[in-house]
Formats: sequence, C-alpha cells, structure tokens
Amino acid sequence: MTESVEAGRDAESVSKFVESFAAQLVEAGMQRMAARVFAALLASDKGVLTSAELSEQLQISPAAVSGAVRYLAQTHMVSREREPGSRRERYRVHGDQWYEALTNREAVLKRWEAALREGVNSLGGDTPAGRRLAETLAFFEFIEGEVAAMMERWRVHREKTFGQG
Amino acid sequence: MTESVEAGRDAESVSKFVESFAAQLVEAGMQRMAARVFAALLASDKGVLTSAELSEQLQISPAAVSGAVRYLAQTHMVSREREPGSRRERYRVHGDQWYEALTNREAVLKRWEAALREGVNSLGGDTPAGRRLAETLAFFEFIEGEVAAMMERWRVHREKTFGQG
DNA sequence: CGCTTCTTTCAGAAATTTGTGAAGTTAAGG
DNA sequence: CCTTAACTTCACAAATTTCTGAAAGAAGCG
Repeated sequence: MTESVEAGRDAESVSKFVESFAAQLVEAGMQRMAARVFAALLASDKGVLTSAELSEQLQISPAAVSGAVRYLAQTHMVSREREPGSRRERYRVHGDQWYEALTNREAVLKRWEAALREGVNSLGGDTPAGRRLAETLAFFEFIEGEVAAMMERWRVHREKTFGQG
Repeated sequence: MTESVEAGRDAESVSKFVESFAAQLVEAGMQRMAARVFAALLASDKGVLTSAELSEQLQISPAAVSGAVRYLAQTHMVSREREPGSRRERYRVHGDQWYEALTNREAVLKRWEAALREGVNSLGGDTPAGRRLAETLAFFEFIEGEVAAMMERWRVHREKTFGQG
C-alpha cells in the first residue's frame, strides 16, 4: 500500500506546514482558528476543503470551523461555495484573490485616515501636532494609491513567472 | 487666563483623537496600551513625552507605560532618549522612521517566507499544493522588494509637499 | 410534509491576555 | 556612600477571548 504510506507522510508534512504557518499568522494578529483553517486550505491539493474535512484534519469542532470561515469570508480571504445538490459547503482559496485581502486592508486604511482627518481638524492644521497628523494622513493616502499599482505589477510579474495560474 | 482655557480645550481634543486613533490601531491588532501611547506621542506638540506625562495623560500606571514603550521600541515605532542629567526618559516618534515600522513588517514577512519555503520543500514543488505555496512565497518576495521602492517614492513626495520636515 | 444531514448560534468553561501594585534595580546628587 | 527619583520586573487579579457541546435552523430527498 504505497499510497497510504504516501498519504500518511503527506498528512504529516501538511500538518507541520499548516501549524507553523498558522503560528506566524497568529503572531501577526490573526485569530488562531482562522489562521489554521486558512493554512490548511493553502496546503490542500485543490485549494478547496469541506467543513467536515477541515474539522477532522485540524481536530476542531464544526462550530470552530464555522466561526473561522465566517471571519475569513468577511475579510475575503476565502470564498464559500455550495456543493450542488448537497448540504455540504466548500471553502476555497482563490489564487490571487487573497493576496489583495491580505495586503489591501483598504477598509483599515480608510478608518485610520478618517481618525487622522478628525484629529487634524480638531487640533488645527497650524499646530505642530496638527501638522504631524496631516503628514501621517498624507502618507496613508499615498500608500493607498501605490498599493493598487503594486498589485498590478504583481499580476504581470506573476503571469510571466507562473503563466496564468 | 486664556491660555489655560486653550490648554483645556486642547487636552480634550487631544484625548478624543488619541482614543479614537488608538482604537483603530487596536482593531488592526496592536496592543491597547501600545496603541494609546503611540497615539499620544503622535498628537503631542514636540512628538516627545516623558513616562510621567504619558502615565498621567492616559491615566495608566508606570508599569503599563513601561510595557507599552518596550513594545514600541522593539518595533521601532518610537525611540527612547535619556534627558541629560536626569533619570527621566523621553519617548519620541521620529518623523519618517515609524512609517516603515508600521507598514514594513520586514521581520514578519521574513518569517512567513521561511514557513512557506519549508512547506514547498516538504510538500514538493511538483504537487499542486506545493505550487500554490511557491507562488505565495514569490508574492511575498515581490512585495518585499516593492516596499523599499515605495518608501523611497514617499520620501520624495513628502519633501515636495512638506519640505524637509 | 417529515426525515435526515449539514451548518450555525449560543451559553458557558477554560485559557489567555492585560494592567496593576509592590518590590527590585539603576543612576543622579548631595 | 547614602538618599532619592525614576524606570523595570514580577506575581496576581480581572477582563477578555476562544473553543466546545448542545440545541436550533436550513435544505435536500423521499
């Protein structure tokens, strides 16, 4: 049974990767279960897993999968699809979609900018503190524009290197 | 005493900004006290405050200031300086230095890359999952290069707009 | 229309994180 | 060299977060 041995080795390698990559994501601020689910999807063959598969592979309750997936879907890091003619749901990492989710953070930037704008207004643009805040605001506005261009360059670069994945 | 009234209004405006900006940083994953200390420094006139000033303004214990500052210094978002001839320490936000710290996350990227590289190796670059990980890795490597260039462009842009701050 | 299967929600237990007071450490100033 | 002012570390209490089992909610299928 070469295959089952292969599968066994695979499972272990996969698990090792999943846990170590998830740990890094957690350290960067992501919820633990979300990180593990995401890493598991990344390391899956098709980039797609069902709730049951995730639950078993990660040894967590269906409830935990549900919570993790809700978070990941909200932040556009995975998408959910219904298996046609079944109650099963499948969760997928899209090749490029999640890059944007991970780097984009447009919503986050916008909120930071709003808070800064208010600060500039209430402290006054002519005070030292006001000027510092205004400059910070300008920085984020600058970044926001740059990110879009950067992602475009990535897409070009990616296609050259990997072909249309 | 117009000045004290001014100062009073100021204190309230400052506090309002500090708390709302800090809240956004917290939501993005920063520790609460670190976020508040950082926002307070940003909104201060000189960009410098002592431990005691932070402790009083934010209504937190010296221990909390100490912890927050340690984190912020480690991540290069503030620097610490000794007031000459005094046991007081002063904490400062540097004009440009902290932008990079906040956005750069080079160390984080490096660790993600390491975890991905291991994943590619152990799963094999010829498997579907391995290819997905390799592509993700390539993405981070790409980003890492781009960020440096982007910061350089920001410096140019900034100087044009604000003069050498 | 009810049965069955899968997912979600919810309350609570467990673990983790956070902030404080108190003791400890360092260094200026007499 | 002692005193004192300032920062740091540590142990603990409080608050928050996280994950689970159980119950409720959808949706296919007979």
